[in-house]
Amino acid sequence: MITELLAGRNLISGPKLQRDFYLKNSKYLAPKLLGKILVLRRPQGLLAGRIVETEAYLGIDDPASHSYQAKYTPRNKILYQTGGLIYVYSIYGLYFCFNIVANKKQIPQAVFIRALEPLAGIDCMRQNNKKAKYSGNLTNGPCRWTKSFGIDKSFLGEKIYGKNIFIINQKGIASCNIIKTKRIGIEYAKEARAWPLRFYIKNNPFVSKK
DNA sequence: CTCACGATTAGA
DNA sequence: CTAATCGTGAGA
Repeated sequence: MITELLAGRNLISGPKLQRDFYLKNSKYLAPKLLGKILVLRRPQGLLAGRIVETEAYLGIDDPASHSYQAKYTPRNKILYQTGGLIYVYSIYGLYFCFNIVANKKQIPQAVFIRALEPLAGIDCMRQNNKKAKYSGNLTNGPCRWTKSFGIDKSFLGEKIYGKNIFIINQKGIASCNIIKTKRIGIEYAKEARAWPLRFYIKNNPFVSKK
């Protein structure tokens, strides 16, 4: 199925990624999602951004993962479903973090979407995120882009291959242009602190600042 | 029921 | 550097 969208002056086109794409290991999937385009249709208009930074969370053996040691709670139970669903959770009582559930049913992995490069709907993003002083701060962090896109807990459990929110396939990023580092904000996670599970596009200005 | 805290951010 | 601000989940 081909999706074509006229977004301002940019023609965005490509096939919508279907469920099968997400049934992979999160460590494999996280770098594969770089360069792909996240699209959200809202009543106010179309929002779109290129994924430029991700992290993989590996599940029951990953001390940084919400599903570490097979923890199963009302908040994280969606992680145990078949890949391709959206896992949103609130943090600090202020923000929302957005993940895509990865892998097969009962393997509770996720890819955390940390930053986007805005492609369409920047005016709408500004409306949603009035405290962003510069347009460069609308999407360059995990809770910045969710604020700008109006992501909240109503997205929890939705399909990422749906009608109003989905990802458009694009050519993959060459491995020489993908930087790998340890993940951010998980200093509590023992040896997993140092695991190289954060991926971003080299030299992209919308990658979150350390 | 209580309470400590977080896959963050803006601002001093 | 710290405050903001509350859903969540572990424990009593």
